[in-house]
Amino acid sequence: MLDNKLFEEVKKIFVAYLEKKELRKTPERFAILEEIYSRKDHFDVEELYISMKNKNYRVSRATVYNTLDLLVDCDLVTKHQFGKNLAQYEKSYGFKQHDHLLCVECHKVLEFCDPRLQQIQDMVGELMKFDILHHSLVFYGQCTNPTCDGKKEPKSTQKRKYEIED
Amino acid sequence: MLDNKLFEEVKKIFVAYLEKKELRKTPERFAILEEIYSRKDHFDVEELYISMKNKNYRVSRATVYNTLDLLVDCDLVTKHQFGKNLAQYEKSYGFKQHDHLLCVECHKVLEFCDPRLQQIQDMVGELMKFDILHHSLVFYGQCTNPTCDGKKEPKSTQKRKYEIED
DNA sequence: CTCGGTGCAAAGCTTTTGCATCCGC
DNA sequence: GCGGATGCAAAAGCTTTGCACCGAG
Repeated sequence: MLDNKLFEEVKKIFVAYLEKKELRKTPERFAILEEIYSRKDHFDVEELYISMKNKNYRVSRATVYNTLDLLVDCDLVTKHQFGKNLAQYEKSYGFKQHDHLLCVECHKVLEFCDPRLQQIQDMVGELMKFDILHHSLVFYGQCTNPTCDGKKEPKSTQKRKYEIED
Repeated sequence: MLDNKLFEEVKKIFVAYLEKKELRKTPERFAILEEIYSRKDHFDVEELYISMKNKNYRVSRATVYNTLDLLVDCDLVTKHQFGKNLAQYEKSYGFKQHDHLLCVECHKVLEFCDPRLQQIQDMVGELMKFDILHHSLVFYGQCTNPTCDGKKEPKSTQKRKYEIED
């Protein structure tokens, strides 16, 4: 699950960041980083927290939030707000830059890449006199996948979907 | 402030929508629509609610939320989540389709338009077998505007910024 | 008259904060 | 040992929900 070679690289970057910012290298911070890089796809804070709890790792949500902020700041993790009031995160080192496609029916998240977006970004930045740091592009639609309907969720997705075992 | 000719058109669309869905044409719904179309730029639920309260219009937040959902559904209003946990809205009938540029320092919202995005959308939709219904593109950056620094907000923007007069 | 819509307040969910304790440096 | 970081719980902020009442059809 966890690519050790990649993770060592990522850890180095995080250490360098923490040192530059004069922040402490606590075990929690590295545990959270490791958990993130052993995951696939997108996740939210609660999923990450529950995963760690289920591995009997003692963490608090506060620390998860705090560490995610740091990881986003040093570009090891990307934060998304896919239209819902729930931040989603994604590991971002060593993976190709990409944008997202969201199925409004089954909430599947797909990824795609188009070099023209970079051109648009550069041009708009220049035209509008803006130093563009990053962007977010999401296409919302319906996938023609036949399994799509089966995954429909109720309109309100505001309920805890995960539970701590035991 | 309010373009009456445009508003009559918009009202017709809303009426048609309500009739098609067999929903009632309540005065609150039209009052909210009117308030939205007499505003410029982007707003959040609280701003809209406070505006109406200050005009001594008796509405509840619940109705504002409910009506906004309807207006988004019939494409008279667009909903955005600019990275924060706070939905922003914008009237969308009779205005050119556009995307957004956000200053991470002063939180100014600018708009731009690039026809190439539509091409990307069409191509990605076909490639990924997706019926794309709409999209959201936001460039985050720093405006080179000299007045920018003056508007800095504290990191936490989670506080009610508006008050009901009287 | 009916029942969908509204206002109000309470509840729900995500995220932030306060504070005592812990531990990296 | 000092002071930043953590865990826990409480608080804050946006949004949804329950319920009694109102009013559009």
